[in-house]
Amino acid sequence: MNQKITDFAHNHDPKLDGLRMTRQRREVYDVLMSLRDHPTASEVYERAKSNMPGISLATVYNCLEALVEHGAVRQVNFERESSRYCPNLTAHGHFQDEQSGAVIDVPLKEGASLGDLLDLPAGVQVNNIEITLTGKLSN
Amino acid sequence: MNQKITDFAHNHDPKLDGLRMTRQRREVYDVLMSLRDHPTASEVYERAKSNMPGISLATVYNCLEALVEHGAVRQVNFERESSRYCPNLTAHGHFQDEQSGAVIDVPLKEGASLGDLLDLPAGVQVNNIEITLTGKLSN
DNA sequence: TTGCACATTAGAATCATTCTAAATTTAGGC
DNA sequence: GCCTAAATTTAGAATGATTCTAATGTGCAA
Repeated sequence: MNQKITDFAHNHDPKLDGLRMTRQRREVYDVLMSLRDHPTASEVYERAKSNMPGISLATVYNCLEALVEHGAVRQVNFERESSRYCPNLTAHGHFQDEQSGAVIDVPLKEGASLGDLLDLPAGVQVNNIEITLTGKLSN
Repeated sequence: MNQKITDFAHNHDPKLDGLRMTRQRREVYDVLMSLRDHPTASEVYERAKSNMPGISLATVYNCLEALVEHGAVRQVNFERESSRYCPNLTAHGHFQDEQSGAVIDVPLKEGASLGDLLDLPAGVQVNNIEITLTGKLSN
């Protein structure tokens, strides 16, 4: 039951190059790419099951970890809530509405950089940055 | 076994005004103020026990929650690790060294503001901001 | 095509945190 | 200073997201 070449070509994404591909990893990635609403692992699991009923929650966790590790996807954490996953790889932060729990991307202003804002000690090598805001959306 | 007035006067901190005071809350607050190294709840618990052997872990969690809620202390989260607690109320981010796990404050540059950096939708009311960085300290 | 290193799976285990319900304590009013 | 209502503390159980385990299955380089 291998994927057809045409399917592979259709789904090919350079962000996945070098990552060992499995049906499950592709499915999880497709879920994230198609509805970009920062789902939790359980939500990804629910959506993935509709296309691939046999997939397990443990596998969804494994796939998400592999995708994050590979840099194809980002992990977003609010307080101690379930981690959420985001396929937007551009520099941006996240805002969560306290009422609904909904999460939206917050882009950085054109030309802005965190280096202009933070007073980092010399010699620090930064590998990851998270900017998370919470508050109210409407007013 | 009430606190003496002199003790209260000595420990008085305007950041605690309006918060119902208990021996346990004062002890937890003192722990955070004296060693400002971003301890977890369990680490606070261990330190608090040396002055107050009977204090329980649940109480430490309760006290930390009350102090955060009151705005006397901040909660800092890295990925899905245990929450850490920080008595520095000035605008700043946090950097965690991937090797040691140590956390340091990262001040904002003089005059800088997140509003200059983020492209927030109109009408958003921001109640909390977290800026967390991970990487390597030495080089 | 084959081999094997790596993935998937179900279910158990982990562990930070929260909950529960009873005992205690705080702080305000007298 | 004493009393009381309301809030807090406490030990231990419960929760829930995530990780682990060990057996089975699969991608892919040669």
